[in-house]
Amino acid sequence: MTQKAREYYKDNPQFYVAVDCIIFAFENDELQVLLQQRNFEPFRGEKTLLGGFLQAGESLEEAVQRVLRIHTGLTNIYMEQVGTFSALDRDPGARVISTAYYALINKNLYDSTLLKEYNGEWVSTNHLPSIHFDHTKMIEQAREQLRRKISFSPVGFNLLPPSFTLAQLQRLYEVILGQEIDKRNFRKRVSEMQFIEKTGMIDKVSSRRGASLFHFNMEKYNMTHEFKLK
Amino acid sequence: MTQKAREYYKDNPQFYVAVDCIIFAFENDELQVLLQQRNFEPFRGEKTLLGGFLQAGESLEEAVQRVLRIHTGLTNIYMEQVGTFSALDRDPGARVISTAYYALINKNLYDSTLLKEYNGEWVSTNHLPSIHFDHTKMIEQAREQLRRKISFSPVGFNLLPPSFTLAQLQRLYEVILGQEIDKRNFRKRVSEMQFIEKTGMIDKVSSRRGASLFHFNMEKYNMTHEFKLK
DNA sequence: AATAAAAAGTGTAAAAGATACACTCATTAT
DNA sequence: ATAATGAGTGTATCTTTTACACTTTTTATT
Repeated sequence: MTQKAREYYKDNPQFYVAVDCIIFAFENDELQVLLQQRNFEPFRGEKTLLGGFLQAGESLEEAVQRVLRIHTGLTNIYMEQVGTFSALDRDPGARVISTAYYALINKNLYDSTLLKEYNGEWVSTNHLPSIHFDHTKMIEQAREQLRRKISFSPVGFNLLPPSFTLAQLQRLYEVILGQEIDKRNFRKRVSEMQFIEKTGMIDKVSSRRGASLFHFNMEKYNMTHEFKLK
Repeated sequence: MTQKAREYYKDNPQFYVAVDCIIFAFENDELQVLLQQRNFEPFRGEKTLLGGFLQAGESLEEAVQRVLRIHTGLTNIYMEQVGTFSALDRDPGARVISTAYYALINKNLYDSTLLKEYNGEWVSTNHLPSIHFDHTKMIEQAREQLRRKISFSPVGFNLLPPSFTLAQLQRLYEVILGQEIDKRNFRKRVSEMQFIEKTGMIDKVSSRRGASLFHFNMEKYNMTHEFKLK
């Protein structure tokens, strides 16, 4: 590289770059998000999203997957970039540019023993506690992005167990969209999508009669890519 | 701050942070984007988006407005964040994290004398030339984001002069959505939105008969926030 | 054994929204 | 006077969305 080219970069400042993860899960008819009550400095005692600093050899997506692995034990988690936040005073400790990603996990599969280690807690997105930094804004933006996405893309299945009842699926949609859905209309729309398949198994836990368990067939979905549900 | 808190930041690497601007304009029935053919190192001769490095005292949005002002002479330009790109090798000269923003300008109002200074050129988004870095991906993502947005939010008016004919507005939508629109249906939808107002002026340039000029009344729009056009 | 309780499962009609479609009008150039 | 150009306008059909109520299956209770 020429001297000029080196200066092109060198004349500019560098910044800490972080990722913050809005980890969503669905339980008790609530969309929940994983927070941590920090038991370390700085900002000990404050509630924040789970996050971490970008390291030299990794992309933002790799940093997110690292943070997710550490805190949930899971790999290959579905995630989506929400946005990058750069207000001068967003982190009072130092100038940090942070990119938020939301992630969708199935709470049954993740390693809940990790919770204690980092002082994590699940909270409902319906009544968020007071949260540090600009993390409340990140959560709201992520929730809105998920709401817009879920009607046209089969991302919601990441929040459910591999097999689920139609009642569970409907409740998930009702909670994320924030409105009641007519049962017959909902099921009509589901039945038009052949990639939402009856497994033949019956769930006897949630009802006396028993409800058919379904699962999302990703391969079949990939053939059509036609999804619409609300 | 405690020693611990200082280490919290100091143990982490820092990065160059940049912004890249997808500056869109509408002319000759094309959605165009402003590129520069670099006449400086590094990557002299390559085509890139207009961008710049984040400076210490500014947010990403301020950096974008700075870049936009320098290259178009305009301030207060409509813009929206597209996403942040962080692949390890995206800039072969150094590790740079870059956030892309698209901006919408009216080509009649901007300072075109600046073009020569930085070797800028407008290209149609329909047949993009070969562009350096990951900038092609940024442009495609921005174009898609604009396409999704324009039907439900009155952002397209930023690409038109303050007053415009309905034919102009329709062509804008046809080009961005990538499909022909029925004239009567389009006008029916426009006439339902009272904030798209007839100015009383007649444009005699584009037709013999003359066409009514309309303008977008932002104040009226803010009262309803109901927009739908496709 | 009969009954009550709980959630699963199922079809049709009306309303709303989206789409298809063709001619007249006003002006200017020839 | 006439031809050419783009502006302007309404209705009928199709598609999609919404509203709506009862029967079925099983278990717990008496």
